[in-house]
Amino acid sequence: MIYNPANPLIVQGDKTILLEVHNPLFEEARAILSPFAELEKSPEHIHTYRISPLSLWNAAASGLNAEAMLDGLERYSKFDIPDNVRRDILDYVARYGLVKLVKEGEGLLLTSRDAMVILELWRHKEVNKLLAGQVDAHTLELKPGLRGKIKQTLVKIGFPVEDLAGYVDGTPLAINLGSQTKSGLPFGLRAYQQGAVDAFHAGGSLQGGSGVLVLPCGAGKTVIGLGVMTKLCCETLILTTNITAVRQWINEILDKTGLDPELVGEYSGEVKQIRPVTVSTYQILTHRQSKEDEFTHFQIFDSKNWGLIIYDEVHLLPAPVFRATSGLQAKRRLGLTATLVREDQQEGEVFSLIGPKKCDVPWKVLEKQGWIATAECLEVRVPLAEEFRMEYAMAETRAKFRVASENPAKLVVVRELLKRHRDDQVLIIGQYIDQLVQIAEELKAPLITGKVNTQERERLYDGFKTGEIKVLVVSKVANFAIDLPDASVAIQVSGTFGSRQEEAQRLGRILRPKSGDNTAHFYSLVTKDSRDQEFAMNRQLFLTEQGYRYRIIDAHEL
DNA sequence: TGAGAGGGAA
DNA sequence: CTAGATCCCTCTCA
Repeated sequence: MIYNPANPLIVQGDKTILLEVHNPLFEEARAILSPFAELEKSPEHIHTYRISPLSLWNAAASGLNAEAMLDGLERYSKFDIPDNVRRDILDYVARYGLVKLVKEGEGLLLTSRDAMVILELWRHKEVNKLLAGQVDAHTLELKPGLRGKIKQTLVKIGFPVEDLAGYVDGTPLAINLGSQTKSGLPFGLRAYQQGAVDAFHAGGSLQGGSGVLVLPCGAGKTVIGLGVMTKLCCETLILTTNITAVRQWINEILDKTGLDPELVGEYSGEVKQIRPVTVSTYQILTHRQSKEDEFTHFQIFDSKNWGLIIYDEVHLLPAPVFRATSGLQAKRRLGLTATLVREDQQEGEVFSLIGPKKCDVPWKVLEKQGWIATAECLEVRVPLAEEFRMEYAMAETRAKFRVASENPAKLVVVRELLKRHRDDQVLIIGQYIDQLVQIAEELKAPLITGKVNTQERERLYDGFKTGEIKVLVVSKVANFAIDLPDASVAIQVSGTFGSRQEEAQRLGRILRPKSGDNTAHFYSLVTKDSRDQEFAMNRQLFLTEQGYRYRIIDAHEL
């Protein structure tokens, strides 16, 4: 039995992994662990990671092998790795690609080198329904039109199939990335952007062609999308979450490729153009007259011979679009996201229908290269004012969160922080309108909520950009508005229950590189010893996994 | 023809 | 898990 007390990891038989935060080897071990395990809990001293089938398959798909994972664990582990964990890692990783989907003539075949697996699939009730027959000991024939369905079903029962059935090329379209933008600025893909484009195509025409690229906020996901388009040179459909994003994609396309504006269209509630490159929203796709009706706009998928479909913010993809995508497995598909959400059915769906994760650029890597600012994260614990103690104690569990979130004592802390950052551009971000109205009034700062119209928003954004406005209070609009100007300081006064994505996005707001010491400040104000505090921990999980450390201090220490 | 309000949806 | 924001459609008014 091995015992290396200096090492930071303990691998447990239940597939959780404990990591000592204060160990000198913490950073190294974290970097080894995070590509194939996910952070489950992150209290101050010991972080808990978990290995799941999907986390292993995604890691395997992005090129990591089981030996490398086990080597990493052994190198940093205090004790031997339990046999069952070792076996599980080997077994699960080996399952990726154990079953392959290939094309033969017009038909699709499932093949495996392991005849037992083929037998198991043939006998499996749900899988069998999708099969036309058994060809030989290593091959099953699929019924037509079920390429998406079979992949979904197989992931659910633990066989993440490798899809080598190939793609249609779509109608060709000449797309080039110029060496400068329309406005004359020099332009080229950064090394990691080129790396992401290459990762998507890796393996050639069969293996490359579908999958998800995970990159931090501000890494230039649009540009990577353009890089993939340039390589494939075909008519492309781009799906995004909102109209602002639609317009931004169109602007970027026109700015950086040689495409004629006549060839680029918007398909939204306002404008219905279908052109060789079409940018649309998820929402118009999922729109229907009534619940019983068909989806009104699904014809967009068939209205052109698309060679590539890009799914922006793929973690937000709605269920009906999955269903449509299930039928589009012969099209190349690119998913883009900053935070691939884990451990719900949806991630399995993304995996099987869009494709496995092809690359994952850690936030800290971009920070080291200077593409994003260094962030100082501070969680400030604010005591609940005496007069609200009773209200909190009496409130139901659900209401408790709101009482704690809206703690008026947070305002005092905000004032203190503003004093510290009087020369900086500061965003104050919160979730409850009442609270934000109050803060904005007290600070005599402008407030942007969903009710504020576009013109007024633009006016305020402009004022903030020029520095006329130093402090801007924003509601959840900040989660969606990609045109929000960048700041160097963000103060979060309240946030959605445990939303890891939201926290990441809010931090992303202030990560554009800064002049000077290139440091941004993120403050999360949390009511001490309350539900607010519990949820804050949850919200921080993703960023902690990315290597961000929140310093925790009490309000009076400021 | 276009802007703006209101309702429904996920 | 609520509260909040968004988008799309339809209707009305000029």
